[in-house]
Amino acid sequence: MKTTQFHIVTRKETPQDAEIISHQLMIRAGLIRKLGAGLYTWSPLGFRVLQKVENIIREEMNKAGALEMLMPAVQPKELWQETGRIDDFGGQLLAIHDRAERDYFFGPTHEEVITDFVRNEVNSYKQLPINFYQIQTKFRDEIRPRFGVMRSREFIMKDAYSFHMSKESLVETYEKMHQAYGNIIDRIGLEYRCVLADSGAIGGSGSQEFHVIADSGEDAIMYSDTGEYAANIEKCTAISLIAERAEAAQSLEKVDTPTQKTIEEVANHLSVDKSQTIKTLLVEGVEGPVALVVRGDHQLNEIKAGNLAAVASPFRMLNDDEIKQVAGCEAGFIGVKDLSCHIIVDSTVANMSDFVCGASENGFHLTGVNWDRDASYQQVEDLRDAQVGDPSPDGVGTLKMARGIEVGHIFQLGSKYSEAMKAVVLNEQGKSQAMEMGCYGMGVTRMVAAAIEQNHDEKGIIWPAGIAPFQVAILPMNYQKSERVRLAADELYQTLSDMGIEVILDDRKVRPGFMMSDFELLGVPHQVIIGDRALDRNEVEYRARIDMASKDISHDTIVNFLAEQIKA
RNA sequence: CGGGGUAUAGCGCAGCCUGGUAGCGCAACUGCUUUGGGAGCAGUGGGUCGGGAGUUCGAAUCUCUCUACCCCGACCA
Repeated sequence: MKTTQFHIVTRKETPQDAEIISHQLMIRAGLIRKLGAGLYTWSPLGFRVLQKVENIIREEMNKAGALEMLMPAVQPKELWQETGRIDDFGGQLLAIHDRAERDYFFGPTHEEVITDFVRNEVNSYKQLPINFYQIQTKFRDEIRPRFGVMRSREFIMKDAYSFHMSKESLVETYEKMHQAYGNIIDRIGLEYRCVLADSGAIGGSGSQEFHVIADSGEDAIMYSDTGEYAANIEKCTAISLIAERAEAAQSLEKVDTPTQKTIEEVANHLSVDKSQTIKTLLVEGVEGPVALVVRGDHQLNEIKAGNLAAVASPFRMLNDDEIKQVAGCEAGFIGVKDLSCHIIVDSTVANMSDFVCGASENGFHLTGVNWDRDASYQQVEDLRDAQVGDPSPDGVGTLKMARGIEVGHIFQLGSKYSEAMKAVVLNEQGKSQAMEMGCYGMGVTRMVAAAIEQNHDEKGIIWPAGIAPFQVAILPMNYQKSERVRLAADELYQTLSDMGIEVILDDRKVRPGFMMSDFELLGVPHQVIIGDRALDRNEVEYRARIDMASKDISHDTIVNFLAEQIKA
């Protein structure tokens, strides 16, 4: 490819509305352009990268035995009524209708469609197990799209769905997908971590996420410093930090805290550590309000809380009026003594003694509170976010934290969809049986952004070789005027092209500095600078984008040298 | 969805307060010079000032309204 026959439009200035580096660089390099909120056009240059990612995913999925297909992006509403997921997805569903006012959704995911396909196509255990996948455009009406294609509304996803006669068969395919996902991210060339995850609106029993490690990642992942354990903070088990409850040593006392509402203020005012306080949060329950209690210095984990049977879904905190009604005070003074609703305490809180809590009366707190003697609870659960320094839940090492970008998520769905949609097959005994199901998603467009988050420097993108839009850039100095340079550049271009190497020759009439800056921004891994100066010595200059170290290479051996570099 | 902000040339912005026929930088185009780190000079093209309504002799500017986009929040007890 020659630049004058391609489309390269770069910008020197960082776009104003781009916050994270991948978004900035994708705009500056001209990979994407914004059409509307959460909607992006992929330029020919960006699309080359996208296709590289797609093809790696396709190859590894095929290798793992999955079958590629294509489902419609637009789905009839009736399908979603069968599974009852319209509420789970809520506002994220883009509802559309046709001229006859029939209702549709633009597909955010395809469990319903594939299950409908399979219930009609698959009737016998002999056809199972089977694993289908597609690479397709999805739309999710995100509350707040941001960070360019990292969290856009329209995006490309690879989604796979497997069907089985047994749990064992499902686990087998799940493990295969687990392996395939690792292979894909390895081949793309990114550092990642696979972690335990909450299955959210997709549902099912077990799930794991694949996170590309990056400081800008939206997710916090917790992992053991010496062991194997790793989990999204949403899912990470937080164990009780107090092994056994100590005997009560203090007597119950009501103290003045006229303006102290937050844990910080109360702890300071009473000169106690925040870990000696508890906070009581009132949320909507299935039957009346529910109180959730965590230690003052801990964070309530809303995902864990929302998953509890007694807590309403979706998770919702009570508002000020409702709090007043239930606790008889403002939010800052809620306590557990004489609180007349279902009380669920975190496992650490259950073992606390002589603690501080609100007095359920504005302006007062209680000190020296002890369970059983002064107050009681109905249920003990893991309610809090795990913290850095907590013991790892598997008993090996302590927890550390990293930020991650979720690029993949795999689920063991079980029979949730097959039962809801009556996707059954006949087993060996001739009896009807609901299929076991797995599903496996991977964000294709997000992967490109994640790759840049992990591979860039102050000059621009540094593409991992596996997804670079071009492997080699030939940058001729004074291509227009120096015939010698032009011949050398054209010849090298032709030779590399004939070898099947993806090469771009910059034949624009631009000054050297402009050209070099452009290709540093674009991040082509191998760059060859051809100029009269070096040709005088029968040499050309080679630079690897990764470190920009420059090497003079004999003109006669440059082809072999490049072939070696690309192979390495 | 709640709060705040912005909307003027492809991009970034000024002009608006105090109404009078729209400007700067970058980018683009032409010519000359320059040619190993985002060149210089000269010239050129490009805008129904987000849409609609109103006030006025006259609206980018004042008023109303709609829309789009951005930011913050939706986690504190």
